[in-house]
Amino acid sequence: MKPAIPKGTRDFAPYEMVKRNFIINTITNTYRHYGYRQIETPAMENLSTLEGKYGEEGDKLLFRILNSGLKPEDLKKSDSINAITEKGLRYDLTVPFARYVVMHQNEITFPFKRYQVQPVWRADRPQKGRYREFIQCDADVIGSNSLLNEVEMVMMIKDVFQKLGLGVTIKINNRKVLAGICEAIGVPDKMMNITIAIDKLDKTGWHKVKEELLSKGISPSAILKLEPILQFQSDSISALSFLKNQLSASETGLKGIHEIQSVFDSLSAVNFHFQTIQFDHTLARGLNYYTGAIFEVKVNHPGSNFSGSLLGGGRYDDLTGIFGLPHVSGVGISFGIDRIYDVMDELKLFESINLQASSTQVLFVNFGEEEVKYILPVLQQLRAASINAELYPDAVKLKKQISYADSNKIPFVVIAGTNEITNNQLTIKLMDQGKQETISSGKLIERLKTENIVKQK
RNA sequence: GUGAUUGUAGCUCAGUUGGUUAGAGCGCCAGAUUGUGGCUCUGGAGGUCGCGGGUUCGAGUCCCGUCUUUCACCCCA
Repeated sequence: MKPAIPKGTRDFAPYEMVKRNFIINTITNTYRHYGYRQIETPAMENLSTLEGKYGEEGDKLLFRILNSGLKPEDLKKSDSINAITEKGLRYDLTVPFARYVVMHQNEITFPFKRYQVQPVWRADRPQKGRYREFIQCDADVIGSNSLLNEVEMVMMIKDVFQKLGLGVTIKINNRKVLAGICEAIGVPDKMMNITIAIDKLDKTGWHKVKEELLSKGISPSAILKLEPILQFQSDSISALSFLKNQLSASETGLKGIHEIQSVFDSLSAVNFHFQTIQFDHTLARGLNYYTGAIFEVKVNHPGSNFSGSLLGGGRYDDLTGIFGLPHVSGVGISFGIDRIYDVMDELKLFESINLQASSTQVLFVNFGEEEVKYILPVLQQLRAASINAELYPDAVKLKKQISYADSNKIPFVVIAGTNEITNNQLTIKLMDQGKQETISSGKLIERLKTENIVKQK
């Protein structure tokens, strides 16, 4: 049998995990820094929890789990999929979080700030930057309507990408602005169709968007009114005042503008520099549950033309309502670390970051039973002193053992054979310099501490 | 779901209009060097040419089917 893994899934080698963990740790450290606390939820949820929350497309992309104990005849006689599947793999972390909040509402003190780092699964066709299994890093505040939460989201996004050294543009819009636009052009009931169409504006251009709108039954007169609104491109401040005029008749639209304005005002109060954030009234985002602010992050770094989003998020006013807890608003963001990894790797950004390739700092050579007896207590002393160390398990040729240290990037090798043992000494080999020196066995930790690698921890 | 695309050694790939024992680089193993990695040299192992069928005296090469890879659309992190 030829080993293989399912389409759209991947293995990760140790050298890749070092980089992935660097990204995850950067994000989770930031989350904790801002007061978020971690939870986890199961990989699988009841389908009733997941279905209908992500729009029509989302439902199609759900991985369904076949009920256990099915017999062939059950498959034949079942007239619908629902009769043979009742569980599915989670599609994102936000909906399971809403379910969690409702189930645990009596234990939670609101507002609840949680973060969650777990894989999600989508039965999509894999392609560049798109996987069937990928990790999301979410932070959400639920049970607070304050726009300060939106401000906090933006600041965390900025902090993370700054620490990663990756240039990005944070795009922000508000579903209320989109609703206002639909009101202003006289088709308030077609908001979903319109937002999905205009989301493609930067990709396909106005001509294609117009075609799609017509095919969705939007009247030519409405499209005529929409065109100047969408074509307006400017800096965030001018765009806000332009739309304020355009949407003067729409209470909802004005509210959306006001919300964005408020977020920008707060950001300027903390000297947030505005090159990285951009109000974009054509940003739509397909997920059904957003009602207020929506966020998206795109790469804006010389040398990268990656077009997918690295992060998505927004405010949802009634996601918990579906599960029986109405009137609880939340806002959150979700980093896609797999895409961030791809972009950073392509740009070779990891090379300038001091990543510890191997956690082992010292390898003890194994010459045989007698020598191991001499080594073992020293090995334990190093570990007790928080120095990561290992002993080669087999008494094979020295060449092989040194090569092991070399290919695993272990910086120090300690050699103790009969010569060293009779003099109560150790030979320490500094791999990067190719030098070695013999010291008395009690001085090993002291000697290692003069080297950077040990201090670096 | 739609349209393309890929598949040959562990990895990256070459393989002529169909022709005899299918190659290279890297990696791996061994030796040069019995207690010393990276560099060098020598040798070695490793292939149902994705799978099934067809055409042919003869198929890695041509045809059909199927699976797989990658990419675009849709949608999304």
